[in-house]
Amino acid sequence: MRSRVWRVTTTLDLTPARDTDDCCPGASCELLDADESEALAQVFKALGDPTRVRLLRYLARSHDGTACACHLPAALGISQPTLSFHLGKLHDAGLVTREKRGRWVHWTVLPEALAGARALLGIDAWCTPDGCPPGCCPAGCC
Amino acid sequence: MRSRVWRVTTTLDLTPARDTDDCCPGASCELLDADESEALAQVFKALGDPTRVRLLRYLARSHDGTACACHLPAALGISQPTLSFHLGKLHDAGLVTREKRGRWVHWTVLPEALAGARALLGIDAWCTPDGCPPGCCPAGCC
DNA sequence: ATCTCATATTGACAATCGTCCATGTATGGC
DNA sequence: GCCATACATGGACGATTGTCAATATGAGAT
Repeated sequence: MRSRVWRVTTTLDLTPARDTDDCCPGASCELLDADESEALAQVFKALGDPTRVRLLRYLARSHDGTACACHLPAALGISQPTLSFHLGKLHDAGLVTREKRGRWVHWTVLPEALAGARALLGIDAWCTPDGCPPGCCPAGCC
Repeated sequence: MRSRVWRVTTTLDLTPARDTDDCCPGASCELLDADESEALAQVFKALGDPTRVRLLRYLARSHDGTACACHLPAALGISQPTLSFHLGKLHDAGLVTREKRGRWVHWTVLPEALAGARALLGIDAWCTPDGCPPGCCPAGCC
């Protein structure tokens, strides 16, 4: 998770699933590229823990998106190494930056790192039971 | 992850971290409630795997947000039990519904289950190094 | 130089995850 | 009825995760 290979996609391979089966004659929906889905999953994995959700939201509400972590172990009810572990995870995922100021470390959100996640969750482009955007995949199957 | 206890928050407890320390005199940023952050983390955890990212996006691009899974093991290069495992995870997180039609199961996205995640990631309300929305927390610390 | 304090790292451990094979279950077709 | 098929479940197993205690690192303060 450092490489960013956006925009690459592959189509669902529908070469004869079973020779005599006419299931899904029209379906040809795109499947997200493996690299891109891996990168997105890394971001979501970083958010997949309640402590880290709280940390990110805390930073996202702190002035300039920056705060020190000094009071957080007590506030969150976790040990200092555990806090360090979680901030490290956010950092590894590219969601925050570290900056040492004197004796303390200040953490800052990097909102642009969430662009991919936000795009995936962007409901405007979704097909839903209530309707589909133009150009969506045909209902082809079974 | 079935209980939805939104909107509850708690404030950072700044009762004397250390008696004689005047660190963070003005800081009083909100920390997301434990229940709500747990619920959000469950959703993100469900998305924290490349296969599940691909599955959700596949459904989100299929007509009416619905598709059968019949061709997916081959297309994704995974076994049928593994696919079942991942779809089960998405289902447990409330992101998709199962509907048995004849011999096949059809899966449908539930976009409203992502409302919380979308709200957290909604950059408009974020403090960033480039600026803060009105009413953000004071820079108080260290 | 030494001490203090904020943070990172290491090591240990239980718990969960992702994967598959083998088997169970239910549905439709004959 | 019986068989084939789509999917779920149970068991196994290695890999990863989240946690803490103990320790290391590194920067101000004295």
